[in-house]
Amino acid sequence: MASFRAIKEEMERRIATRQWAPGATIPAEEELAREFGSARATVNRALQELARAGVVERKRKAGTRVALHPVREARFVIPLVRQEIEAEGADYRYALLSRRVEPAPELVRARLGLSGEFLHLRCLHLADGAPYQFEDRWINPASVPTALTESFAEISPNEWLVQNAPFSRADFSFRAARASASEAEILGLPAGEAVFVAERATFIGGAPVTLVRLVHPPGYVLRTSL
Amino acid sequence: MASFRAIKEEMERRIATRQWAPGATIPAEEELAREFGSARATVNRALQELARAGVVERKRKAGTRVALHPVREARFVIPLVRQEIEAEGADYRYALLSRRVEPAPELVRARLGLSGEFLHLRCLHLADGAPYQFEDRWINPASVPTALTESFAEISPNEWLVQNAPFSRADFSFRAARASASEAEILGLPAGEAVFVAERATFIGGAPVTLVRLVHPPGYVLRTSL
DNA sequence: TGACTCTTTATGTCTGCACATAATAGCAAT
DNA sequence: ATTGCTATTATGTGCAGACATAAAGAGTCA
Repeated sequence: MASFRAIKEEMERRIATRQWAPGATIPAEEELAREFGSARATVNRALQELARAGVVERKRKAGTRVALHPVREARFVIPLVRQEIEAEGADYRYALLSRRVEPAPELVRARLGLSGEFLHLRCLHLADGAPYQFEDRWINPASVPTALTESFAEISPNEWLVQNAPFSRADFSFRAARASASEAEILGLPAGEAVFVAERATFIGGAPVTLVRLVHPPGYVLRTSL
Repeated sequence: MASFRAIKEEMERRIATRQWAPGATIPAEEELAREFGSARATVNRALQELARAGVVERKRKAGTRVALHPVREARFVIPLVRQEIEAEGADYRYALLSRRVEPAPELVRARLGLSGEFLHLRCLHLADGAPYQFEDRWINPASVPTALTESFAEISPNEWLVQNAPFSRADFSFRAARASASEAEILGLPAGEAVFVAERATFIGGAPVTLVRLVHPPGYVLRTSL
């Protein structure tokens, strides 16, 4: 039992089988190191990973205990739409619908905590010719001045921003909604159809970078596993 | 510059400022260790964390390079419904709608990779008296035999399973859908309303534990940040 | 040319040791 | 009993050195 992976797995097994019950304190690192015949650093690494995954809770001096409510957290990746589509073996196409510099509506201002003029882009991502995602984006020119000189006719703001606008924080939200008249028309759906809406706001050091609303037609599924 | 955190931050800065451009290979661990005046292990830890976050890509022998497409990944927590509701300051209530042991429909069997009889529970979670989440759950009695002796009249399967049925793997999916007639009735919505549907399948060492479909009325938002 | 083996090298991981830090528990003073 | 200091202790992190492993690249042979 040398590898921290093996140790981690053994610990997971003990927790799963309730040999280490929820809420119970488990032996100290030193003791476990002795038991597994490894260095304390190795046990530490295994425990740190378990703690990061939310399986155990650790506090200095207090020791390590099995999480009472395994507030497991799942991760999901935020891929580029293009990659997402191409990964399914479909043909990707992009179309810019509109590009304007204009003051943002109240809702956008509130979300970004900023008023003034923004670059407003509306575009459509297609998979095998069918609408896959409608993108409605506001870019803060103060954070990304070079965006104003980009036409976005060929490259989607999604990809352009990834290459040109680093961010330090992002807020995500997901919801179900009924398609508005214009969204339904763009996506080729009957009005009022149930659409999956993802919203993402990014910031760089406190300053807003971009706010985007992504609308997917029915059939879209966001998946992840743990 | 001793701490791996400081080193990590400095590296993030260099990437954000394009001092280390996307796609470029960055200096080897040994060299960086010399530059930062630290041990290689410390640089290694910083780089490992960056790699896990998707900021850089590492391959043995090939070296470390700044990720071309920062496939950032976000995490979201999977709380107990009760905690979710109480965290909003609302009053939580639970109601069991039905409890039956019966063969699962084809769709469920396919998802769990198993046929036979399951414990089928349907219940409703309310926030301040209003429907918050409709839960439609199938439990595999082979993996959780004690579930058959539990009435679930008072405690929701959600909470009971957390305490009694460990799992090692989980698949999640999220989508928008139109409420079926029965779902609409249960949630007190007009038929065809857009609902947010979360589905979760859990397994313990390859054997299916439970499959649950959670339906939320409009207004529900799944949030996370990074 | 192409398939194979060998060497080289960067990352991956472990060890043993040391010191830092946070948090508890006990003691002391009020 | 309450407050505040202090010693103790488990975890957090650092270092130097070692070996493991994967993969690229060179060299070899058919």
